Amino acid sequence: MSSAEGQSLREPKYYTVKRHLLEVTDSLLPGSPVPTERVLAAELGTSRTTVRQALFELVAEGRLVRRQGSGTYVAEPKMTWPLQMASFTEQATANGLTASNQLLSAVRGQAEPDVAGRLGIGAGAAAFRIERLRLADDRPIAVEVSYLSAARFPQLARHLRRGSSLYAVLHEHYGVVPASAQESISTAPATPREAALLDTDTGAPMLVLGRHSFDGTGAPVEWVTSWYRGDRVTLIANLRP
Amino acid sequence: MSSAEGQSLREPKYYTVKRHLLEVTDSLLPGSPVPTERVLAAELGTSRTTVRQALFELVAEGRLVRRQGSGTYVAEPKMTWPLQMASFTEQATANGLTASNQLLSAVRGQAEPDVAGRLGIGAGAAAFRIERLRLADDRPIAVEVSYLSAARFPQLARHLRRGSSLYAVLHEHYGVVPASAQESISTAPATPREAALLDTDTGAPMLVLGRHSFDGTGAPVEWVTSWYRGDRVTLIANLRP
DNA sequence: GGATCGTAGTGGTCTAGTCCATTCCGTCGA
DNA sequence: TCGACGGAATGGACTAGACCACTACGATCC
Repeated sequence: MSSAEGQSLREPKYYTVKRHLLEVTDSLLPGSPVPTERVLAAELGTSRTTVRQALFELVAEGRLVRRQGSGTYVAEPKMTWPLQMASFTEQATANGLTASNQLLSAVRGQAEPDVAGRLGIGAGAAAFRIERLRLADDRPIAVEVSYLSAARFPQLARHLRRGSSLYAVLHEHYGVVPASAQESISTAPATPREAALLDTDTGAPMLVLGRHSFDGTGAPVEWVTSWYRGDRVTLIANLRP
Repeated sequence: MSSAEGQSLREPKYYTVKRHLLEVTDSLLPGSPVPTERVLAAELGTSRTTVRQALFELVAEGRLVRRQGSGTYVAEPKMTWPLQMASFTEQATANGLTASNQLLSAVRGQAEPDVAGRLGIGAGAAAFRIERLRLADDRPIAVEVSYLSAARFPQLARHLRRGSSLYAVLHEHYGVVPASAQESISTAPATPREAALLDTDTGAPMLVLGRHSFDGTGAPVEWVTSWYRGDRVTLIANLRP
């Protein structure tokens, strides 16, 4: 960007700090340390609060990582993650990653009204709530919460504990194969629980993927919400318009 | 909050403030004012900075909107927006919205290396950079930056100024119809320019959609980056796994 | 009646601190 | 040699205030 620049829009000071950091940063390798907050504040003649505001955005973009007690470092590049997750493990291995799932909980309970509506069951009817952690190379990528009708998939929780994947269980034990899905993508700040599971900060921007899938007859099969770290993941999809 | 509370995960104080605001908020109608920052700080026995941190997350989630000089208000619900945008106008009208485009700029210049790579042209070869603002009911929804090969689409900028849509121009004047696309979705904070165009704040979380589309022969047609307000938009897609 | 001007109150930005939790790493002791 | 301890440095959370830009709205003036 050689041409006109930086005068028309009056920008806040923290944004100047951010651009300065961007310049310093992109000649460094991932993992390299960045000057400390107190040093930056002194060097740039500003307060630590202002420096932190700039750092906060760079962390949200996935360019820096902060480690309390240690320092701030240049982050690894984002990884890409496919939208269609019918074959989560396949897709991951295709990218040279070792994918794994960790079952956090699988409980049977009364469905909240919105969940019941999506599953096509009565409000208060029984539904499974399955919470899983998705990992790639043992690093947590996403928290996934799935809801399925308990009446339609009896004993689901027991089958899951054997370690097989949810879709495999649906196919083998119930003969159900998802045929279509509607997905929705939005952003939200991480709650303390998600932040803890995904090893990030409360309030960090997340990519929230909702997946509403149906079988061949058009009946709803499951309703899933996946929370991805926005600073480490880019979702990708192949479309045929 | 009658039940167990505030002990297992030690949460920062601003998160307590946030949850308090969530309760107060969801019994209010969109557009209702929320107490001012100074009042909240006094009521909750905390500092304005801490209240602002809580408000900031609620704004990022799309639950509140802030208007400088006026106050903070309960936000309208998010709108949904389709991923496949081949027929942007159709999709919008289907949702009962009046869609429109505003051409911000259409310039011919040398392609940066990454853009050139995506367009399948030599680095430094000529490319059009087309910047548009997408609106629904005259409210800005997204900023879109498209790159197309200048050699392949001569006089493109002139055709566009006539007001027709990009895809219509490609079809009518060049006989090109996009046949497939790869999309990528990630998050990023708004730059001052995007914030100004979309009437939001610098640093607000955005949904960034990259679209790399190809014609029937597999040759790249365009490379588009769309910036959506994360607090007002949910992207949706229909998939057939 | 209608336009203009002030002013009070709002959110936006920034400062200069404090104290805390965590990490790192050198020193000391067994 | 190896472990435990402790201090120093880091980022995390928070405070109490300052000044600015902007908005709303009433009072004033034509």
